[in-house]
Amino acid sequence: MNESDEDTAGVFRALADPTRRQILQDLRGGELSAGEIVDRFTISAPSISRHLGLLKGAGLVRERRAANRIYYSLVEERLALCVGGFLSAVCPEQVVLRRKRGRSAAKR
Amino acid sequence: MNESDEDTAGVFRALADPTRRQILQDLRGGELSAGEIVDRFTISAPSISRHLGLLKGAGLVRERRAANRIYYSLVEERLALCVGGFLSAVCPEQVVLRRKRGRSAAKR
DNA sequence: TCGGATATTAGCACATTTGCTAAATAGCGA
DNA sequence: TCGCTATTTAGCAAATGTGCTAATATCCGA
Repeated sequence: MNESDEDTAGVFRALADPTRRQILQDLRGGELSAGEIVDRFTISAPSISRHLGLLKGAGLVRERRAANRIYYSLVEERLALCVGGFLSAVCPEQVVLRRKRGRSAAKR
Repeated sequence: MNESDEDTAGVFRALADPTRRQILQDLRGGELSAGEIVDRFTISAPSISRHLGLLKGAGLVRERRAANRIYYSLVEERLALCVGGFLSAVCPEQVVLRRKRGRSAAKR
């Protein structure tokens, strides 16, 4: 119903896969190259690459290219806003979204 | 990696579908019978029934049978703990999980 | 420019998901 | 018990998702 639905859909679809959730958790410690991520799993590099592409498509990670490598890092705000937003919509009593300072005045 | 992983997996898989997310949001206003839920969508009753079964399997809704009907309602805590827990694991800075009083002393 | 390393894209196989219709089950009231 | 309503179960077709191997970019150093 609300404008961010398609947005949200991509994020939740991305979160449906356990490998992708684990990648996000691994990225919590800071950016990792594609190869470093591959090393943390037993599945093939192309499969990981596809997962990363999906996460990027959902806006949950960004990439930085340096030399031969591509470094991936979390887009934390995106995750927090989409998932936290949904959570707040369904059980607002149970969660508090911590707003980013300086941006919260803008809307609503 | 942590014990609640399988648990979490079921919840995120359940949340991957937009119809199911909408059902959860609709249930926010209180319990609804299966038929009332069907009326809110354009897809068939059997399809809704399956979505409800999946949500129940994930522990996100409970059912109450009364007469001819089956009433579904949210299990808010389950949603908050699973999803909020993941969110806290990935971007702890951005979200606060509001703990249920009386149960929080147990672990740590 | 060649070689090796890093990653992604292509293409295929297999499993899962989702929707539908038809049929079965359950409860209630006459 | 019969019939009506509410809901789920069965079974099937089409779409999606996920993993693999082979092939294709890209970049850097010698």
